[in-house]
Amino acid sequence: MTSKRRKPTIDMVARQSEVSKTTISRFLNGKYEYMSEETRNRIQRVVDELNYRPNNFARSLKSNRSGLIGVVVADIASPFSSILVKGIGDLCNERGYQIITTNTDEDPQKERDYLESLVGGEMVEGLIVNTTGMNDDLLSQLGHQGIPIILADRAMEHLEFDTITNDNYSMTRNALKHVVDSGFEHVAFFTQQIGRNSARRTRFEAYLDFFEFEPNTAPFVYELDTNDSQGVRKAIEHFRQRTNGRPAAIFAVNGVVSLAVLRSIAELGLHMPRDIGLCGYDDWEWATLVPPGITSIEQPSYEVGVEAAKRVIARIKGLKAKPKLIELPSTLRVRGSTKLK
Amino acid sequence: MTSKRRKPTIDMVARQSEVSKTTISRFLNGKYEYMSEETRNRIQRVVDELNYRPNNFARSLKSNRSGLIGVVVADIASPFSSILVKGIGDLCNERGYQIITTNTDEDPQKERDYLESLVGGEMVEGLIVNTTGMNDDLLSQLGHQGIPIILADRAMEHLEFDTITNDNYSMTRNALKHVVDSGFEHVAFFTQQIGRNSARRTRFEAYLDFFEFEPNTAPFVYELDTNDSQGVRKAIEHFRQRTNGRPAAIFAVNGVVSLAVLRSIAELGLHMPRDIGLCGYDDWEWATLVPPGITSIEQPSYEVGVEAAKRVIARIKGLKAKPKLIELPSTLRVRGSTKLK
DNA sequence: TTGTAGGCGTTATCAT
DNA sequence: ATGATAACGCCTACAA
Repeated sequence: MTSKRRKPTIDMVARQSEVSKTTISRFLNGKYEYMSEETRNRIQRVVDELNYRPNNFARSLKSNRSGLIGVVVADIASPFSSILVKGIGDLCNERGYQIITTNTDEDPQKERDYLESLVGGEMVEGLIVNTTGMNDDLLSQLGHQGIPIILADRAMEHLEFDTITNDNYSMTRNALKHVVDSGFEHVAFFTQQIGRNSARRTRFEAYLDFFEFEPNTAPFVYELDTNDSQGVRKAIEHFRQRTNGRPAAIFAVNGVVSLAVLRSIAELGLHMPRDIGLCGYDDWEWATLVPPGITSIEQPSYEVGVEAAKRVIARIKGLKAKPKLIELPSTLRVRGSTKLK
Repeated sequence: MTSKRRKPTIDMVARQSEVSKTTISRFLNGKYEYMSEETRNRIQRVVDELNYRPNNFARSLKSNRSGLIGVVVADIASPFSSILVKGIGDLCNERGYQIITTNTDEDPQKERDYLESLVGGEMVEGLIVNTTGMNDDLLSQLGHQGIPIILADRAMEHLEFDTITNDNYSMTRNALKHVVDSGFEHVAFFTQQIGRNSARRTRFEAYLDFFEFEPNTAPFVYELDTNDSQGVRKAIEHFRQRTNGRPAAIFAVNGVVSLAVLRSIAELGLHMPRDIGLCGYDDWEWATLVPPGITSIEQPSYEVGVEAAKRVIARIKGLKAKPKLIELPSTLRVRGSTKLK
């Protein structure tokens, strides 16, 4: 099996075709105007015969272009990220780039390691990062070294790179308005640790602003560990007690939280929307199947990926422009969980 | 911004440290026994100062090792694949490899293109493929060229490469046994086009064998287009008519089909398990939330990824062994949709 | 302990 | 229309 014949090189092709490697190189790069019809055919034949493919590393070494784009996501297993990656991949491939995907698991240290290893050795020509938010300095530094960087979904503290997100602020307000208009008198904000995650921060701000709460005196903010189901249940019960039978709804900051809340609601045997309303980020294919249907916000993750990829390629090709924030519109899907009647 | 200073090379480091590139190279590869404490420190200082990183392409060119593993999946956006990729990524990174992920969208042509472009230019050292099943020849050929290939989840017609899947055959039988034991008298097999997809084929075989049906006379096999919701509804109604009020259940070949069936069941206003039972592949985090809970089979996708990665790295490192089929155990999660009481 | 020189496979410059 | 040759940045005999 596995024939150990070394891969053919441009030299072998040259020898077999009885021309110099220069000519082969020209052939490979489509510069046919520099050779006779006959030579061209002969080379073609030899190339096919040997099944020759130019070595990318030699090419990259020479040209300083790898055709590789680095993608750093926080959690590839989440629907949001995997669709994001799909969008990135589709566009990149269309444009002749391949992507190297790395997964940080929301761990800033891993993020640092990947960033450094990706750009370190000239490996990638550009970077699309869904950052933990804890490495602004490093990103900044890499940016200064000249590598194009695009932020996907999550922004940095300062707008230093092109950033593709969705309309977190306005859509959160829209959703809250919808909930209030539906008759809910109290709305809690359920979130994972906010930290430096820009999406969560923005949504939280929108929540505070909408209800005109002061940052630290907002009554119904629950920052929880979604793996601690008991904690989630307690939070829900606490919220319900405090609202004292008045119509109350939960706004979930993202899909992970929504799911945890849903699970706890089921465990507590509560009825939506009568006992508790629910609305929040991340729409799923099954959102209609869980009674009474879950009102949720659908993010344009595929499009975010596509835009990010377009932008990074534009930068690679030399686009000079001030860093820009691009907000793609998301969609509110109203379903039973917020229909109070 | 973007300082255009060229990246430092080993030469510059050598000059600044006032030693030869050889010594620098030794330093970079940790061969400290060949230099004095002092030289070593001096070099370290210069490296830090220049923020020097060796160029991977030059290294790869020289060593013929890229540290890259190609991953070809059929649908990165599906939970199954994204978790698979996560498993692959985690293991590869632990072992110092990066992965290039490509997404075929179940398109054999794209699959061919990616395979060729990945191995073509020496780009990757090994390949993990979740194949459409339509490119056995090409895979075979690439294998003969000497590149390690591992198949993840889906096998080829002949066992030519290490293949990591799960126990499709036995688990399908288990699940069917469970359904029958629960009192369902008829079980239909709902599937997407089977084609050359080995997972689907195996599950189908298990179904036929279990009920001792002849391939073409099995009464309740529905091969459908899951995007055609009307088609799915019709299939369900057809099945129910034919079973004439006797307890009947659907076995769904994968998560996409399960979801389509669930949606149709809801649209038809059927009650599970009374009007129809459901059981099938792919367990989700939300399977308990859709009443009465969906009985399903949880595949070890993360582990499949990890095993595939281990294996491909072992092959890269020179492991010679007959191709092996590794079946990882999956788990049947029994819930309300098959509890006839 | 350190250095010299040649080569990995391509491409680009300058000849012919 | 075609070739010789020198890079690209790194590694590794072989020397010293």
